[in-house]
Amino acid sequence: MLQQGAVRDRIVERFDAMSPQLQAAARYILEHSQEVALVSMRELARNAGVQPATMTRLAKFLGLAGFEDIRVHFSDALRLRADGFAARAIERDNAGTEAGSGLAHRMLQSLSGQIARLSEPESLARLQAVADRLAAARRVYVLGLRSCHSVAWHFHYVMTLLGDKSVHLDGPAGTGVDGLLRAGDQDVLLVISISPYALQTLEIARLAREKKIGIVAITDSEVSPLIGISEASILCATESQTFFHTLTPALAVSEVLCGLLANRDRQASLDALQRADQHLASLNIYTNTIPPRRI
Amino acid sequence: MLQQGAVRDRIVERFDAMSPQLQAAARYILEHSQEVALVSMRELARNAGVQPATMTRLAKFLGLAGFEDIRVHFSDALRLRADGFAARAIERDNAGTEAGSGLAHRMLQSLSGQIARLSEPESLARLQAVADRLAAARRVYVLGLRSCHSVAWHFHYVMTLLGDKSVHLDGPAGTGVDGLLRAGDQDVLLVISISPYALQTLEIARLAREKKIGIVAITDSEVSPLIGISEASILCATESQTFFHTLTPALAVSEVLCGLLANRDRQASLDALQRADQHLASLNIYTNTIPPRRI
DNA sequence: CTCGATATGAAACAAGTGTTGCAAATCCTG
DNA sequence: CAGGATTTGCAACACTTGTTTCATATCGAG
Repeated sequence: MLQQGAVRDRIVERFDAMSPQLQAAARYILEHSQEVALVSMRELARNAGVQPATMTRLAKFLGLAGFEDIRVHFSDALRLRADGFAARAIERDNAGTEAGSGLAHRMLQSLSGQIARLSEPESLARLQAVADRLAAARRVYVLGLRSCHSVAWHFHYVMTLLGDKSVHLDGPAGTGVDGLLRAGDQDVLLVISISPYALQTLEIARLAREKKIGIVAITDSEVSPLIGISEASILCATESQTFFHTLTPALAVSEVLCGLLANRDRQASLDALQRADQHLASLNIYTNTIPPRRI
Repeated sequence: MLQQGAVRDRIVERFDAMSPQLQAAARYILEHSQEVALVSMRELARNAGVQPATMTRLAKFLGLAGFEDIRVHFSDALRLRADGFAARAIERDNAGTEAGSGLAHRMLQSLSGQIARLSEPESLARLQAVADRLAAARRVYVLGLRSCHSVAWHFHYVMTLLGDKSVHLDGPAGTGVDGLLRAGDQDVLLVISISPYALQTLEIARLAREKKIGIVAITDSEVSPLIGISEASILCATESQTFFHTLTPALAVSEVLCGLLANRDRQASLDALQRADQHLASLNIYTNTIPPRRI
């Protein structure tokens, strides 16, 4: 196994000074690290052929308060490996410091981890599937209300620079939905919604489904109400150490989708962007010191 | 997380038929699978905001004898995952080296790194400075046009849930700027702009400065035109492997600011959120539970 | 050997575990 | 809006947990 941190090292280091029973316990722990976190101490002792008390004695011998300290250590290591990332461990490190001042650090570390986890194979496959569906569509309608407006709008904004496929279902005086009037089965609706799910979003999505419009979703859970009605979907984390949910991973997903779509026909994308640049330049939208952008 | 086997599927499958409390428990388990094996049921229930009995009831609802059955299942899954960790790490590295289809992977890794880099001490200090300035303000005006609209709006949206300090300088027919009419030197303008910088944003910011309104900025560079006119600022990366700039780090910054502000008076924030919840509930904005499918 | 110290096993302990039964609250439905 | 069925919170339950205590066993030095 990989390094499990300080406790493991300490066991190895002090192994020679242990009594036979302590060594038996220590050896079992070293060779079955995961079990430490997954079964009770008594069962661990039984499997190691050792008295329960020996496990406690081992902990004290290592300078710890009790066996619980050992378990915490191995739990964290296991969580870390299962996550494939260090977000939680960092969180714990800072837990000792002031609750307030470390918040920013904890939030950023956690966000970084949540986005990194999106690059696991399954997520990538789902991203690709959604991108494929969007690429095949004649027109893409984008729906995201309340907190998800930011993501919906950003996706729509970028897509607008790339062409005229995108229609944003939002607008003053609640007229946004009218966009679906002329939508049909060659079109796709991209729905973005996280818990708590806005009722209106679901209603519009169901309406779209009845009209045979394809539906893809960015949402937060396998049990999101959107899962049942979409052909493809991407799940992203929304948990945060604050009182509200985070939309940063969802925005990242949105940007990746834009990237995948633009990447399908790089030349066409470049041309479209150049035309957009000219348009905006002639309207004097931006400060003239425009740094050229290309890849 | 990835496939955890039968129990997980069964939870998803029967989710719609569950009572609200069961759903809450189920949702927490789905989103924190590892914890099931690593902490006691009572603690799990506490973290899920649910009665201990609800966990037992969930198990029975799924046709299992008791919660212990659930735990066994997730323990096994976790053991398996931890074992396969090394293999997955290799797989992940390989995925990164692929050129074409690896775009999504590269983008996500890069975003993750850009956000992690925001947690360096200097960035944290700047975040804190901006948060302090915002907290001291009587009113916070939020300005972000074009691509930055998403970030501006999201910040404003969250702040609206926390109180009425925030005013979004945007609106139909270009009337958004009118909000600055009554702004004064006790107020602060939060400007968000990245290259290329929208001319209108700079004009409004300069106007605000003439009116002695405090200015803080989220922008992308030390040489951004916003740096010269703001009292405090936060820099975030915008580089991306696509044709466009990324706003994900900027959104992360915005969320951290919201978190820091809400954290200053946690009780007041909680009260405000609760009031917002009640308001939205009475308007029936959200699905309170997943409605059982009619017909 | 014998003595002192250390190591081990077994039993007792409080604390916390998962579960259950019951009453209050909530929700439908007629 | 009453009545019946669900759903929910609460408290008690028997049981297991990790720890501690103490008596016994083991060892090494004289």
